[in-house]
Amino acid sequence: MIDIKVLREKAQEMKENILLRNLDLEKYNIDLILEIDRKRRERQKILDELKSERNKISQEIGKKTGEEKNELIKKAKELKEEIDKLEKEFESLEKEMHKYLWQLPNFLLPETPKGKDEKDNIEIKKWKEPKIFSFPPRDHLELALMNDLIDFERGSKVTGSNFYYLKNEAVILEFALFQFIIDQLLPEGFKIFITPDLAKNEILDGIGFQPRGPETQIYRIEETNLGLIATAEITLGGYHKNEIIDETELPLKYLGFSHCFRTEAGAYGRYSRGLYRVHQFSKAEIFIFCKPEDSKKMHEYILSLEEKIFQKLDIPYRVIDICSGDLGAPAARKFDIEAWMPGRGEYGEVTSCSNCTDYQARRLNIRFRRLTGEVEYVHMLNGTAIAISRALIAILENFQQEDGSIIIPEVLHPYTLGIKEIKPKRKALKNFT
RNA sequence: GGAGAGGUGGCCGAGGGGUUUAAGGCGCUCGCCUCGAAAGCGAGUAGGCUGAAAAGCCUCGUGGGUUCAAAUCCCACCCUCUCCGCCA
Repeated sequence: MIDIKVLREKAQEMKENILLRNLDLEKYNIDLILEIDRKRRERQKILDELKSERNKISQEIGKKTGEEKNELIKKAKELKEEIDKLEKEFESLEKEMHKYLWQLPNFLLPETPKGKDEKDNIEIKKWKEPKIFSFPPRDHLELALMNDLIDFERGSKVTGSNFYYLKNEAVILEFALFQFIIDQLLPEGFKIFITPDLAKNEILDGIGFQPRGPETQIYRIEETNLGLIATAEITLGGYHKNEIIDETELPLKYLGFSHCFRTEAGAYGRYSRGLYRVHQFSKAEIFIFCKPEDSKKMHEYILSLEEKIFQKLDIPYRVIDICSGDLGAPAARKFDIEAWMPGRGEYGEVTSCSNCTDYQARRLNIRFRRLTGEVEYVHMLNGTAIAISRALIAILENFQQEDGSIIIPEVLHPYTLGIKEIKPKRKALKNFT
């Protein structure tokens, strides 16, 4: 959420911000917000004076008796009516202002590249060239079928389309990847969590997800105020809701494991094939709460951890600096890592890390107390440590052999119970695609 | 799921319509005392909104209600504890 005090100062900047994000300025009612705010403050001044008078009279009443007392009660009753009327007006103004403020996107960081949509995202780094195969590489879906690793048909039968069972070595790989991630991040000082897979609407909303509506990404639990989380960002971010953290405890570095559920409404298509876009997957998520002056540094730090993970897995990737028009509302800046996916013949997103500055902190009321005593909002950042589904695509496709077998990345060997290679259980499928 | 008890400041804990715009204690900070420390003594110790400031207003789990006045009374919900039931 944007602070009304900040908006008063930076209304023009917010308008430019909205345009840079390729959003419709008309929908955000900036001038209206300022007008409501003006009225609201005017009302509050009058209201506070009336209340002050009422409080004084009420206290007097307690001390007096008889005629004097009745006289005061009469006066107080009149005041009460006036206050009630003004208060209703004030509350509706405040509610309206809050509603509009809640909808505003975060301010961009100046470093965020300007651009209209994903075509304007900037590749800022490339690690290793895509591997050249001496045979036509298969995509992960075919490899998964040959090696009996994923069962989409039965996932569909039992739950619905785009649900799946992971089987056999794919299961070993999920646990191995998670164990690998713990080994990477525990020495970095991360605290590890397994979070709830559900969260209250107010938390979902606070992080910046829309729990309802036609375009919601969130599965809702009927007759409750709960939704299935789309990422542990939600539960890790909500962890400190309404808290004031001691400066000395910052930065708080968290690693959370959870299942992720996404409706992916209207997202079917060319790139949704197989594991790339599914309704449920497991993910390890990095989350950092830090001081405002540290958040840029922390953002780079998360990216460096993500890079290290893919370097150790030995998967070629590139780093994308997401442009203003392609950012979600909470993010002030965002980096994605895209891994090379030979089956698609192109890079595909495998991680994403965002600096949300104080946007989520305001919505969730998460602050910290400086040694000097001042209380301020924290900055909150999140990033993917590993998303199993996408990581599996990258591993299967990059480490495939001509016969359809898969070499397991060496760095995972300590966690795969001696399995170093996955051998096909059935022959290559003719005319598979 | 059923029955009972309870949710008060960083923590413990009193208060059950007006002298509490929250007693007392612990913790923490500062000062006095001391060579130094402990003890003792004194002072200070939540957040938000409005305001240039002085100050005012709001917050006793959350949301409604009653009242001139609510931590205190009423209703709903949430959470915690104890006992019972069920259960991985």
